[in-house]
Amino acid sequence: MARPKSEDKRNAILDAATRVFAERGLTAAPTSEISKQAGVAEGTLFTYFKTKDDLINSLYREIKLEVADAMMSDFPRKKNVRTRLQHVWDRYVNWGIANPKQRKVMAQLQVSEALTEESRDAGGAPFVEMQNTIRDAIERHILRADLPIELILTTMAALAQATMDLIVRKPAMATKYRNSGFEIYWAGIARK
Amino acid sequence: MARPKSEDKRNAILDAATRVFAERGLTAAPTSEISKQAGVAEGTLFTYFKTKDDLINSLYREIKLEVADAMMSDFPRKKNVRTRLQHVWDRYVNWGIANPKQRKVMAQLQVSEALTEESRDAGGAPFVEMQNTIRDAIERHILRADLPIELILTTMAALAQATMDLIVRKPAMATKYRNSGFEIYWAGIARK
DNA sequence: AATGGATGAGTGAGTAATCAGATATCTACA
DNA sequence: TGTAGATATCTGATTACTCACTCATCCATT
Repeated sequence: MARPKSEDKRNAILDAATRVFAERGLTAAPTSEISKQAGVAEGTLFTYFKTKDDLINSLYREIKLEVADAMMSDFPRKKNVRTRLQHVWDRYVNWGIANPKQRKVMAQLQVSEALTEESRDAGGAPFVEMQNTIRDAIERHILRADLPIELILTTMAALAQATMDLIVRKPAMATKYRNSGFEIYWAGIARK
Repeated sequence: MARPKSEDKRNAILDAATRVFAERGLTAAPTSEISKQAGVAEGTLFTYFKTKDDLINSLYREIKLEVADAMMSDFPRKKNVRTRLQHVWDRYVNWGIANPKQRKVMAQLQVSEALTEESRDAGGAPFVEMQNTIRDAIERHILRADLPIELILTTMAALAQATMDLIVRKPAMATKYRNSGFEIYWAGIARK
């Protein structure tokens, strides 16, 4: 390799893509605008990402890793189930509020035709530890046993998104909404 | 008016748009393909909808009305709150499963840049009766009073979508998922 | 010296929207 | 009932434009 690709350029492109995608939408965002905002030539974008679809899939994985990192760092493995789930919940909601552009782009990515099945799978991988927490809690009869585990997992994501949408509209209510949202979730899945 | 526009043509265009948008995505779908599938000339599409964005907004309102109709018809006004909410829940989930293309298009529309604020507002209008049900239930202490009403509303939509996603992946579990989903919802919002 | 990244004008495929001519429907009047 | 005129819709080839991606050339690193 005569001249190594630079991690900086790659990140600059992904950052710019996040901004431009959030502003203009996935398909309305020209790659020329992304390379311009990244401070590289149009052609350079394509040495780092073969196609626009490749860029989209890479960005998806990148953001998923970011979210997983925010959610799972300092995970209180020793504490009880409710505390562990609330830890993840709070981190997730806080991340979404602190990173509105990333969150907006993720919403578009989730329904995008460009996203491959492999990327979807890869995106779920970092969350296995949480899945195990829940599986374990069901077996130990802390959570209701009559609910399908997939439903418990997707419910959390769906509820957290709804919570973030509300916080965006009324930022003053952030703490109230975040706590109430988790309250609904926990009451919904915990054994009486 | 010398020659009236035909309701049939308008509907044919909206139907074709639903199909093509669901298959190819909002922006990747050419208006030429939509008019072709609708059985009209390319120019005709633009006498019924000024621009592609106008078509997108009109389709959004159309589908929202369809959903509201499916959810609110036979609404059991006399029955208790839980029964009324479950009625709406079941109708909503059933509609989504029976109309996968419409649902897919709705998911794309919700995050689309083309959607105007007016359309978003108009889309919410048909659901006032349900909002009143919930407001009333909180006042009568049937639902938890510590939860913001907006959260109770958006939670239902979010949870129902998550439930439909699961049913699409495992159709055999449809009834189980639908009932469990509502169980989580109700346990989350009802007073103990 | 050899390798391969960086550059940006250039290419061609594809698109939303237009428009001039053709045609259908409505109204008025005999 | 029949017909003329007015008006609007219908049609699809054409227009004007955008965009993802390429490539010849230059240049940094090993």
